[in-house]
Amino acid sequence: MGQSQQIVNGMDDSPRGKLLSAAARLFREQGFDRTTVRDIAREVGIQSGSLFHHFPTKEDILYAVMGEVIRFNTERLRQAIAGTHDPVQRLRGLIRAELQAIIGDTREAMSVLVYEWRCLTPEHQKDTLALRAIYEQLWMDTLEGLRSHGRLRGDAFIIRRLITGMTSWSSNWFDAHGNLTIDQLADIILERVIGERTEDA
Amino acid sequence: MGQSQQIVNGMDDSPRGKLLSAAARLFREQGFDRTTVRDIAREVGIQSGSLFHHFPTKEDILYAVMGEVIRFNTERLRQAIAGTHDPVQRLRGLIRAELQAIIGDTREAMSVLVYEWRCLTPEHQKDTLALRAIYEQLWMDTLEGLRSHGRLRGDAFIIRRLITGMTSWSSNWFDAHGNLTIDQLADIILERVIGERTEDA
Amino acid sequence: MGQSQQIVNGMDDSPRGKLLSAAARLFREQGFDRTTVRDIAREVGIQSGSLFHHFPTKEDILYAVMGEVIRFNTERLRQAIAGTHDPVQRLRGLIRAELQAIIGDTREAMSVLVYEWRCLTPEHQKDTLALRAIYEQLWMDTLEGLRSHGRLRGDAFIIRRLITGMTSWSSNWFDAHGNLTIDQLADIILERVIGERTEDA
Amino acid sequence: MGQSQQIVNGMDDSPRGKLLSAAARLFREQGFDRTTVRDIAREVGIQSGSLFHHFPTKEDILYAVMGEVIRFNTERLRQAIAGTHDPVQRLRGLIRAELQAIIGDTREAMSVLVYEWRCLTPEHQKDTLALRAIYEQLWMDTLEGLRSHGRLRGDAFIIRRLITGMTSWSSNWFDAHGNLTIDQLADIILERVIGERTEDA
DNA sequence: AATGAATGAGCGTTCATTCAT
DNA sequence: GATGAATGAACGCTCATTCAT
Repeated sequence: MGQSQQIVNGMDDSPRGKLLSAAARLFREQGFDRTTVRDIAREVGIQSGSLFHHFPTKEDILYAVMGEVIRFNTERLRQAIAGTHDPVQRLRGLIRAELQAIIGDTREAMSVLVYEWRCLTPEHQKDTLALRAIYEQLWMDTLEGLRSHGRLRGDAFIIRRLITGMTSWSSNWFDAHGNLTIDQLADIILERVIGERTEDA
Repeated sequence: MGQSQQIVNGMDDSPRGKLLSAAARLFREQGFDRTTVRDIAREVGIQSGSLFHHFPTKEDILYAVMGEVIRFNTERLRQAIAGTHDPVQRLRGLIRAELQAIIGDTREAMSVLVYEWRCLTPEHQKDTLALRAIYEQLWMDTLEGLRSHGRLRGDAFIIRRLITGMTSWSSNWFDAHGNLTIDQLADIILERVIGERTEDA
Repeated sequence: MGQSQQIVNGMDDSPRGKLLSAAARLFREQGFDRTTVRDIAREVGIQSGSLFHHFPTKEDILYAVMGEVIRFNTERLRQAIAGTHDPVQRLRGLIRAELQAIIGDTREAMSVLVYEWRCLTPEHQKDTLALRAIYEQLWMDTLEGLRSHGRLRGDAFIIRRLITGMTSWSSNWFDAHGNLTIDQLADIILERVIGERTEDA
Repeated sequence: MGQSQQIVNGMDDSPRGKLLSAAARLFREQGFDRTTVRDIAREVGIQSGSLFHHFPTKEDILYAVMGEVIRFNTERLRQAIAGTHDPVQRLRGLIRAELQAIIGDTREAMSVLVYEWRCLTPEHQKDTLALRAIYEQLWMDTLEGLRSHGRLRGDAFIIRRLITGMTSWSSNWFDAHGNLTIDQLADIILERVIGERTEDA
């Protein structure tokens, strides 16, 4: 209840989906290494040995969580800019979408993506990095679009890193029950990027 | 060479200091949970059992690393604003100092502070939080000073969180051997905070 | 090709027969303990759970393999001495038959019989021992016949054990594609038993 | 008591030695796969985790057992032929020594050597094979010496295999408390090899 | 202070077996 | 008969911690 329902495609009501949701939450709360397969199994209501009918290793659960959440949020990014041509509005859409991912519906898994990265095998890191590259390319295309309209000062690469820092850190302080809304925070961040109040436009 | 010498007071050439330096590096490279006491002992050149003459538990080593680095960087923050009264220059000093902490000399331990937080016992989290509060108060005082000079738009608390995000994330991408210097990055961030190019003033 | 077709009665083309053949081969290649029911099921093309419609436990598969191969080779022994009255020729027949069992068509299962003996339950060991007793009696009768013709020196029991050693160990070195034939080896062993070159007679 | 004291050099009263003796016995009684590290630990009177201060893996215990027993029995073979020049007496010495190894003081470990071979890693199989080659060379040299004195009919390689079969199988039937002594059995086997009663010499 | 063997709880994983479909 | 998800006990192994020396 207080626990928002995960809406990632691969994390549905199927046994596998419930398993991934539970794992994502536990990985975020306790960390990957401190979460035992027995913890996950208990959460899902099965025996620990049964986990291995769904995933060959514990690390594969982590890998699946990360893959699902990146794919889902890449799609969210696409929809955020679909049908919008104004570069500022596209950027605003991306920021909102990323905040939604980090402090909204997929926050557990997104946190895991940042904090448990090194728990992936090198092989899986490489695969997951390839997925992230697609996600990041959407950002870079949008920022370059912004620049070609003269609305971006500075290096797009650095700007993207600063945005990543601002959005990803928000998971550590944003209070979903506080006064600040995600949209308001998005506008505050947008202002830091393009250097003016967007509501004046 | 590539390995910067740690300069934190409590992490000096004494057995305890070398132990903390080694632990900080290993915790950052492998994570706290994946670093064994044997790893640390080997690095320092003693047997694993001997570690426990210096620290009662492995977690206490983590606690000590975090405490040392916070105390050291709090002092660095103090020196960064000492003797400067211009609020923008004070802010610039803080940003520079924090970047220095995160991607400069104390980067190993700072990374540990962020990524291994939940490996602390609740008790130690509370104690460490108290140290961070002192550190954060220096930031809040400076930001409020900035506001009273009319140089800050928006909520100081939120601004500080955005700065924290930008600086802390830089450990994931800043290249000490690249073209961008710490001072340049500090100015770029400063610009995002006060909304104008500072060097043009 | 290199894999000789098992010809044991109970190991025919029926599902049960194919299962026993596959199990015999796997037990010999990997050992009983290292062969999983999934290995066997995969070989036969069914799911592991379906094995248990044919055999109540994995150990029962081993028991069945052993029973089948002993019964088959006991019959082979009988045929080897059927219609022959010369005691030396009878002995030669037994040796040839046992070598055929050990390094010829039933070699997989015979190897299992030796190497996986202790994987049988005590109960099944007893039952299987009773089958072996019949097999061994054919040997003892023949050896006593040899003695009554004055062609055997020494204790028949010991002689039989020495023959068993020579024949059973041959599975570890005999090369079906080498120069030595089974019949030649049989004569060499025969010579060790009756103390003279049989072909010179 | 009924359990003969192992006398292999590396299996002495040290913790490591007692561990190897216990492991050899359990491996022989139950097989390597069915012997748990907890079984071994219990036998030695330590906790299961403590095993791993002595050997990195369970398989390394097996490897050590095999290495120790081969080295010990190779030395025994050497002493059996030392100072003897008569080829028949040398052969008799080897047979006695091998029987002593198989059914006497090192019988547990020798049995393991035969029955648990495939439980070794391929790497360790190779290493152990190299040790066995030294052992076997002593046999081949002696058999060739016998041939050069005109006392050996047949292929030395095959003869050695037949001897190996006779001696190794004896572990399955020889009764240390029965009427037959090891020396008597050695002479019976010797007779099978050189084709005449040795006591007539 | 330092050693290093020992502890023992706990880990990820395996696998023969069961059973609802 | 066949399926395949689930079971649950047991496995080899790890590692922070202890303690006699």
